[in-house]
Order: sequence, then structure tokens, then C-alpha cells
Amino acid sequence: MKSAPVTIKDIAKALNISISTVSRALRGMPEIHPDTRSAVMRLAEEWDYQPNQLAKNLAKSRTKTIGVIVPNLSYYFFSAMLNSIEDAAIQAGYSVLVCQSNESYLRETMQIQNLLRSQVEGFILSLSRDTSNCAHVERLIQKNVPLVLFDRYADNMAASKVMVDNREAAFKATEHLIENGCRRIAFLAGPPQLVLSNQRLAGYRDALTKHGLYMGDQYVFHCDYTQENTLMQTLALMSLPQPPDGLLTVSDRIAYPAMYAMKQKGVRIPDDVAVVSFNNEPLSSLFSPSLTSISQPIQEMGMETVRLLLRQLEATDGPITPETTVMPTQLVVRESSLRMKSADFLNGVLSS
Amino acid sequence: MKSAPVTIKDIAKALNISISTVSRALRGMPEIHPDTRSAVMRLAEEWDYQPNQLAKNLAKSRTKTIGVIVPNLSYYFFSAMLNSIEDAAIQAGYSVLVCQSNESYLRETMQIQNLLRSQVEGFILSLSRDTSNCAHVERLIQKNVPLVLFDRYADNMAASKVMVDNREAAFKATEHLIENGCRRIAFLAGPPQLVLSNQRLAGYRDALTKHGLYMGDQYVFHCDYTQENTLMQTLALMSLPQPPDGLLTVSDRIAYPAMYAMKQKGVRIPDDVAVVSFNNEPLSSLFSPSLTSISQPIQEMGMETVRLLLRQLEATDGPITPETTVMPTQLVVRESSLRMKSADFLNGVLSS
DNA sequence: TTGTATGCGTTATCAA
DNA sequence: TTGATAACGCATACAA
Repeated sequence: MKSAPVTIKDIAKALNISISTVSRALRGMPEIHPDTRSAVMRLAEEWDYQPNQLAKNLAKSRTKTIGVIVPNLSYYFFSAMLNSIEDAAIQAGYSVLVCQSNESYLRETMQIQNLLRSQVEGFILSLSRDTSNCAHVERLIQKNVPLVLFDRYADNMAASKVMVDNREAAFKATEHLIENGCRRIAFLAGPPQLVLSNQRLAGYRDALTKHGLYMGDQYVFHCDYTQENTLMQTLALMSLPQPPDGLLTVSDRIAYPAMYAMKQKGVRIPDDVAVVSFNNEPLSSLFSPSLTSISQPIQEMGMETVRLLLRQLEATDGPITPETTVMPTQLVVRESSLRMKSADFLNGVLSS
Repeated sequence: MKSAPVTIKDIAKALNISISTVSRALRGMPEIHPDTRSAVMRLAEEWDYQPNQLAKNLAKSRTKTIGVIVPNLSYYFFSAMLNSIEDAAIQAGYSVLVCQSNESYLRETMQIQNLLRSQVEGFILSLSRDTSNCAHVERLIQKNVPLVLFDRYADNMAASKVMVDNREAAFKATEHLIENGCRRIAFLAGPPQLVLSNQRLAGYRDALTKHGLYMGDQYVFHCDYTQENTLMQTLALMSLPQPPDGLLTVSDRIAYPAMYAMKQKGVRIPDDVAVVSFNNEPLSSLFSPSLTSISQPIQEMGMETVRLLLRQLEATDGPITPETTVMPTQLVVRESSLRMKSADFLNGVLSS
């Protein structure tokens, strides 16, 4: 039960002028007489006039709005990315409509549909865990809807992408474990359809192979990102006849429960098992032991994502060639992987 | 560069019928001839017609949309609340527009403004940390805009609210510490303008007073929810001439860095300092020691929040009297506060 | 400097 | 069962 909001028509009627004059005054067009303008402004102020954005957008056939769909805002990485994306978008005069897919393919397609109906001018998208079929995204591309994927993308799609070099990062992380004396290194991966997880798996294999430690994927277990599942996979891992002495996890969200499960089993970290992970959430430094993790330049990734989208949004002559930006990562070493106290010992192992 | 989307006008022209017929067919009105309907549907399907939501909303003067503003989606509590709110809203046929205030009063007022312009029909709001002046919310109330506050609300506002009994919960938590042998109990509170923090403070005082342990607020320190600040406050707390032997924190997000800082200082938890907190984030069970925390019924709170809003949205005769729902909490006891191994010893202390 | 008229894509109220 | 036509609130080309 609220009274009808005031419109430019109300103001025009009250001031006995035309609605176009009110419209122009409100928008600060230069041709308006100062007296007229101030009268309009005064009344608008007094009545707390709020322009109807729907009508505005409809009239201009533009919304200056971009749709952002992420799997889950409770993951630090995604909510941080959202903040960065929002800042960059606002800076460029765009506003943002946020949706979560809740890791569901169905929900993802529905959100795309909804945003499309809401006339967003472009999409920033990170695929859900359950998305293996990408027809819904392909449809956007076919329609020439500006689109940038980040982090969770799919291969073989003619879309702009922003990501880190997952393979290289995993290689780096795995080699760090090897340098710290690990010989049987396990990988708690994400679901098999996650490209990012597979790339990290590849980097993990690369490092093991390079150091003559690769023995098939017997130490690779897939997690579905739930706490319960990770606890189970970790226990399974530790019950292997030859349990691992090093662990790489695809995300801090996987590492936390994994470390918990190991500690419960009396496994000492890093002495029995050294752990390295991905994402470098702020909380990772607060765990005990603090967690070594690959950090991604979230701030820059958000800005770059928006930049690639703006390129498409503001292109005047036809569709633009998709562009992929690979951002650097950084290994942040903490207690969970620093096994050796002595640099000499470290060097000894490496040269042996 | 995308081609103009297809409209009902396009379909009408192609089928040589009127736009009203197309509109009716698309919306499944019963009076349409089956042949006409199927022809329309076929073409709509083929051309992937997407109704323009802006135009739809403008024409109906209804958006069936509610605006949700929270301080920060990276807090577990808020992103979980959002999920619950979204589910309940969708169920009731509403969609949700989400914004973050980023704990800024200015941003909060801007978001309200934006959502108002976007014609949301009601608000669900949790105030930012920096919001002490509530004129912006009062203005909504005056305009009879349906509104429900949750968790972070302000006193003396004629709005519907959903929250937990913070005072009682803090009392319960503090008494739990006392029962576990703590005698000098500190409270890491939130900013002084946070009502919720002050209520918890009151409950903390109640419990101390009841047990003859209250010695003024020398053990009360205020945090601003950043990690750095919490680390500092904790160190200050532990440097007191008589450091505390029990700690209550206003949020798990405060407890994590506090526990970290104490552990760094060699303080043993719970033996030297027992810790109890608020929110019961899923991660709290994974920390070592695992964190005792007050849990709030997030799922139910979200549903209740939406229920109270719907009551206002669907009221036909004038504004509705604001309603406040206080939800129950639960103390989830974990390692961080379980100091005594023996029940006999525990009973001994209590009866002494 | 201001007003008139038209359009944005839909819904809804009349007639037919 | 269908079709004109007028809203919805605003922007804008063109006239005045």
C-alpha cells in the first residue's frame, strides 16, 4: 500500500509547463532557462521525485547494465571478484545485476534467460560446477551478445576469457612440494567437468613427471566442493596402503576440510603431509598450520574482465575477435608446506 | 554489436495478425484459437523471442521484485541469508535484486535510491556498519515502502524486523564460559553503533553480573571487523596486566583472527583462554581448536523475513503494523570452550 | 527556450 | 476469437 510515485507529468502539471521541459531540466540540458530549471528542481526535490528507470531504459533502448552470474557468492573468490567487477563497471557508467547459479546448470540457464529479458547488454559469467553442456552459452555467442567468461570457463568457445595459468600454477605448487621433500603427492581435484581442475591436474602431472615421481593417477581424488565429500575423500586418501606425504588441493575450500580430517587422524602437517592449495583466501593465513596457497590477482582480474566486456559493448563495427587474458599467479608459502627448517638440508635434497 | 531483439510486433507482422493477439497467445490466454496460438508459439520458439521485461513491468506498473541490501556478501551469514531469501521470494513469485553496501552508509543510501528507481516493490535490509543516521530508512517508512530489517537493525524504527535474541544468546554464551571455569571474560565487540553488538554486550554484562564477575568494561574492546584491527585488539587484550581467561567475540569473523593472534602469542585455547563466538559458520568446525559458536536459524530467518515483507506487499487496506520476529539461537559447543575434561570437576566448580 | 508528437515493447480496455 | 487504441514514464526529433 504505497501512494503512486511522482512522475515528470505531475511536475509538469503543477508548474504548468510541458513534460519535455521538465525532462530536459531534470537532465541538466543546457537550453533550459535558469528560472524554469530551478523551479523544476525545487519541486522535484520537495516531492522526492525518482525517475523511473524502467521507463528511462525503455525509452532509450539502453540499460547500461551488465549481468554477472557466478556459482556461489559465499566463496571468497567470487564475492571478491564481484566487488572488483562492480567497481570497474560503475566506473565505466554501467551497473551490475548479480545472480548465483548455485552450481546448477539448470539455474544457470534460467538466470541467463532472466537477465536477457531484463535487457542486460552483456554477460560476465563463471560456469557452474554442473555445467558440461554449453549450448546456453553458445547461443549467447551466436546472438553476438557481449560475453566474458572468467575462472570457470569451457574449452572451444569463441568467447573472451580471463583466467590464470592454472597448469603452470599447479606445476609450481607441486614442484614446491617436491622441493620440500614430498615424494608421494596427492591431488584433491574438483569435479572432472571443471576445466580449471583438469588444467591444474595437468600441471600436477607435469611436475611429477619432470621429477620422475609420476605413478599414474592413483593419488588423484575428485571432490564436489562440499565439506562432507571432502572429508570422505581425504580419509580415503589417507587409508591408501602407501598414504601420500604431500597434498595439492584445487581450492582452499577443499584444503580446509582436508587438513581437518588429517589432523583428526593424527597426521601432522606439514611433517607427515605437506599441503598446498589454490585461492589464498584471507582465512588461509589464520588456520593452523597456516595454509600455503596460490594467489590470484583478483582485483586485476575483475578489472580485466570488465575491460574485455567493454571492448565488445562499445564496438561499433561488427563483432570483435574474442580475447583471452591469462593472469599471473603467486605462490604464497606458509606453514602447511614448509617442512624443512634448514636451507642446507633443502639444497641437499634438491641436488640428490 | 548485436541485432535488435525480436518483439511481438515482429511476430505479429510475420503472421499477419495483431500484436494483441500475439501478446495473448504468448501469455496463454484461453480465448485464443489453438491454430493461432501454435503458429505464434512456433515462431517465438524459432526466433528465440524473449519478452522485454522492462516493457512488461512498465505496462503493468508492477515489477514483482524486491530489493535486498546487505553489508557484504563475503560474510557467510549474509550470503546464506541471501540464498534463503531468494528461495522464499521466488516461491512467492517475486524476484530479487541484490546489492552490497560494503559497510558504507553512503553506498547504502545510493543503493536504496537505485533500487527505488528500478521500481522494486519492497526492501529487505541489513544495515551497514557505518550506518548510525537512519534518515534514509525513515524516508522509506514514511513513503510506506514495504520494508523488513534483519540482523543489523536500528532501534526506534517503525519497521518489521527479524533477528535473534542477541542479549539472551550472549548471556547463554558467557554463562557457558563461566561454567567452564572462566573468571575474567573479555568481549571483542563490534563497532559501538551496531545495535546487535550492544545487545550482545548487555547479555555479556548480565551474565557476569549474575555471577558476581562484572568489573566494568575493562575487558570490552571494539573491533571494526577487519582482520588487522582484530589482531591488534586481541594483542592489546592479552597485554592487559590481568589478561582474560575467557573470550566472547561478536562474530566468528572476529574469533578467527583473535584465536590466531592468541596462538601466536603462545596462549593455549581453551586452557589459557576459552573462546565462544557468534554465527557458527561452517568453517568454525574446521579450525583448531574447533570454535564454539552461537548458531542462528538462517534458513528460517530468511523465510520469515520474506513472510513479513509479503504481508506488507500484499496488504490491500492501508499500511500494516510493523511486526518483529525474534528467532531462537543455539549454542554449539566445540573444543574452543570445553576446558574441563571431567564432569565431576565441572560440577565441583559450579557448586563451589 | 519551450511545446508537440512519436516511439520504446508490453498490457489492457474496448469494440467488432 | 480478434483488432484498434490508449496507457505505462520517459526521451527526443522537429516545430514553434
